[in-house]
Amino acid sequence: MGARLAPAAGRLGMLIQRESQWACAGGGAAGRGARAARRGRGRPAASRPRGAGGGRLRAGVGGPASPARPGPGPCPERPPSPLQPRHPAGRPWRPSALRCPFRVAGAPRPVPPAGTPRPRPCRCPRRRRALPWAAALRAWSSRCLRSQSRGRRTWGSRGRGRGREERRGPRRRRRTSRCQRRGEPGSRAPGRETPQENPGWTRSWLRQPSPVCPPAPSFWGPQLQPVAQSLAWSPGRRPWCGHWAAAAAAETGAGTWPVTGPLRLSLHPHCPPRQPISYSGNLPQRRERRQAEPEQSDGEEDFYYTELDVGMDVLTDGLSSLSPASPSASVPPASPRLELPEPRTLSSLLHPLALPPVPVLSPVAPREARRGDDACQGCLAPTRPEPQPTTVRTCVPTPPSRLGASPRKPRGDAKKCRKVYGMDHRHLWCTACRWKKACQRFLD
DNA sequence: TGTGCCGGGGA
DNA sequence: TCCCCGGCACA
Repeated sequence: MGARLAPAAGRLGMLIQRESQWACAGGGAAGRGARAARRGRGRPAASRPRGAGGGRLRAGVGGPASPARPGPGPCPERPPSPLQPRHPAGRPWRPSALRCPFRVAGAPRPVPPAGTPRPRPCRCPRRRRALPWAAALRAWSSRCLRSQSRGRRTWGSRGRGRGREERRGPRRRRRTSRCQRRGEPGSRAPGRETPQENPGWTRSWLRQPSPVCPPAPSFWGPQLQPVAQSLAWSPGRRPWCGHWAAAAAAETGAGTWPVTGPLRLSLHPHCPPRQPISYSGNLPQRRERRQAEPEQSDGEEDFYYTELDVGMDVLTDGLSSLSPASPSASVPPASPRLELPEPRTLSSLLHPLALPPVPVLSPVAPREARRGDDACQGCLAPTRPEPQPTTVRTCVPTPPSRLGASPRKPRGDAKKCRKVYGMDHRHLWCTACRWKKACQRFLD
């Protein structure tokens, strides 16, 4: 299984790397092309403007090797990952062609000097957590590229196309070494001592696995399973990820956080990529500060948990007060869905919650009030009952069946600006209605 | 036939 | 980005 996965993973890493290079070169034109293709009625390809790098042949692909493109050569040594096949027992470890997708078959392999200790793979869950397997492959491919081309200096390479993975290179590498230094299970560097071997370690709760963690889902790779096991939450706390949460849950006996995807928590603003956990620092103070500070809602928190401040009876009362013919029924109420959002895909995570904002008609309309002809829109519109803002903050995932079924939205029952104001008062329409777009005032 | 709005295009 | 409009789907 692993032996079959490794070549595919290598090729995938190469594809990801190339794609990211191209995206940096001609992302704008490519995006326009993709949007046009999505519409299905775009201009013919011959008439589309050819952006910088979007349509032309990429330099370095098929042509002479450019300086930025790595040529064939020895790949730097890299510890084998559990995704890749292990070498036969008894043979000295040497870098394999499978480990570097840019290594040309037939090129001489770099032979480490005899007696070189084989580096142990770092299975630190903190390192693996921030990287799902595809991103890990990409990061590793870019690492392989950089270190192959120019060595360590290339971490700080300039360029507009530098991605986040590239910018975080040194930090991540440092974290790796920290993991090895700390002596976590599986990430222990040879010769390092374990906490059991050294009783001078005081923060043992950081390194112990959480006793309340559920078994990891089976579809997670062997590297990501410790990640799932380290996710925990407790009521009233932020479900920040990693060992903090696991340790906090272990201390408070709290429940487990339902894991829906590896990226979900790694994108949290308080995750280690932005706020590296330093086990030797003042972690208890940090935790206390987190407990002390109120649950400030910065918007991003909504993606991680649902906060309910009202009971179901209040909700049902509010819903029953809406008559079926009431125009306010056109405004989608914040449906009290208690279940967590569905497992997110990578693309949905990169574009979180692309839902249109629920329009709340207020006398201070954001933009319409500034316009002279629309100055009284906010005065006329409140003749309709305004949707009462509730404290229910939910994630309302779009039903996938509606997305894939028809490209056109089914027409809602709500009256639009045209019907409400008529053609005579077209200046009272919302902007979208005037432009023959989807009405932004009376949403379905 | 009226309406909603998608997609394209010009400024 | 703003603005307009052709044209399609739907009630």
